[in-house]
Amino acid sequence: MAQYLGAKGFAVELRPDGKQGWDTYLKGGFDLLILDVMMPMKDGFTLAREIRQRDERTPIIFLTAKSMKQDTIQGFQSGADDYLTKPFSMEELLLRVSAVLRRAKGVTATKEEAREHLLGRFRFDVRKQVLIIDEQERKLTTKESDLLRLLCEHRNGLLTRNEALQQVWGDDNYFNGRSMDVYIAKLRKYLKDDPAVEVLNVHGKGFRLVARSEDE
Amino acid sequence: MAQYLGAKGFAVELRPDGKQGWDTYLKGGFDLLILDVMMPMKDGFTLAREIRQRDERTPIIFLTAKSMKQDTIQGFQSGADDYLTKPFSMEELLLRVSAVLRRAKGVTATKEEAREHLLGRFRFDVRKQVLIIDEQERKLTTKESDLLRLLCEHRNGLLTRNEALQQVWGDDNYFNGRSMDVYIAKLRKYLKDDPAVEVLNVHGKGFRLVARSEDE
DNA sequence: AACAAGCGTTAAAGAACGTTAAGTCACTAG
DNA sequence: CTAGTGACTTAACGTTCTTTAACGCTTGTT
Repeated sequence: MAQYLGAKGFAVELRPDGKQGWDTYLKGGFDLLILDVMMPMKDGFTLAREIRQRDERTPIIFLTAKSMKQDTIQGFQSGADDYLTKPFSMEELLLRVSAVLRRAKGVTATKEEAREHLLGRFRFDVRKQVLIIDEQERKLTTKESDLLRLLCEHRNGLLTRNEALQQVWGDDNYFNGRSMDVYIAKLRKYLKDDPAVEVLNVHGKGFRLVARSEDE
Repeated sequence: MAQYLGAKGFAVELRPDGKQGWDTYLKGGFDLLILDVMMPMKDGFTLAREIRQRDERTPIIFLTAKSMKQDTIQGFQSGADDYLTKPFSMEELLLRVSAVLRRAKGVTATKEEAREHLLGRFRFDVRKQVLIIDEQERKLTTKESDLLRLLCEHRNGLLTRNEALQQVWGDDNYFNGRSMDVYIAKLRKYLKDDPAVEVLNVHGKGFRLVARSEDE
């Protein structure tokens, strides 16, 4: 499945059990989750319920061998968006994945402008300018929030010093550059509650926000 | 076997026992390992386990005369990707080799850009910019890492002075050239923990990264 | 052999970044 | 009207990364 979806142009991460799946989910940045119901360490339903506690949006598709109605209902109650009963064809998989993604995209685009970023154990609400971890909310200032948003939008990639200064400060002179460094330090202080999330510097270029899964 | 695979276009290195196999493996740069289970000095299972301790990726195929289930299981537990029971035809060998390589390539290509180079006793993680030897991690700067990556990509071949300067510095003027020489010196200092790994100069042309096995 | 160019290496200088603290400004409560 | 508060900037100092300088050695050429 991973290979097939990869060949179809999706960026896929495959994990062998529910526990590792959760760890990898925590690093954030996923558009869709496909969970097997029968998994070692932690079953798919339990995992889905845990995910839905901190994240209502990311779509989930279940893979299930049991075709019994009871289980299906239980699955959708834990917040699934679709499910596939084994055995299924790759074409069917692709169809459902595409459908769910199309639906999800539509929802986030129209429902509200409410962009929200999942970053390790953090949840960053762009509109409300708050950073949440473990039920604990931290209000961000406008500049803190704008800078963090830009970092999130360039997650794993490079946020150019110049781009950040233009977007947030409107001018990239020396002093604004130093000011930004101060804000980077602030964000690092906030984000250090989850060691898996880091803001890295690329000397002479800019900054990189990365979130690695726990086991890396 | 070595001759056959060589004729089929593979670059093969053949070693007479497990100990020499390990030494040669250490010089790095292999896409696939084929291990005989019954070998003098060090058997295939033991060797595979030692290899898997420092390298999860490189595929391993076992050759075994014993067709007993017990041994097969033990083999896969030490991290084998496939196995061949003697006697077997050359066609069958080629089939399995091709299959394993295709699979491995797929994984490394889709999983993430996470390139990693094995260099003698070193492990060089390109994405994380770290050079690891004996559980000891050394963080590299961007320039150090970029230069070492280029050297790895031209392993045993020639990395042109000009290409390196264009790729890492973006301009090949005199001073950048001198700067690169300083970085070559730094890399040599880091790499001297394993005398089998060397950065050689080709006068007037560029540099060559080589890793020879211990006994060469 | 003599010379120039290329390279090896170390040290110093310079630029970029990390962090803390003090300073400025606007806004608000009393 | 003034003291206080919060957001942002500037200053200051330390650290890290990169470049430049300097000097000696090696290689290739005449």
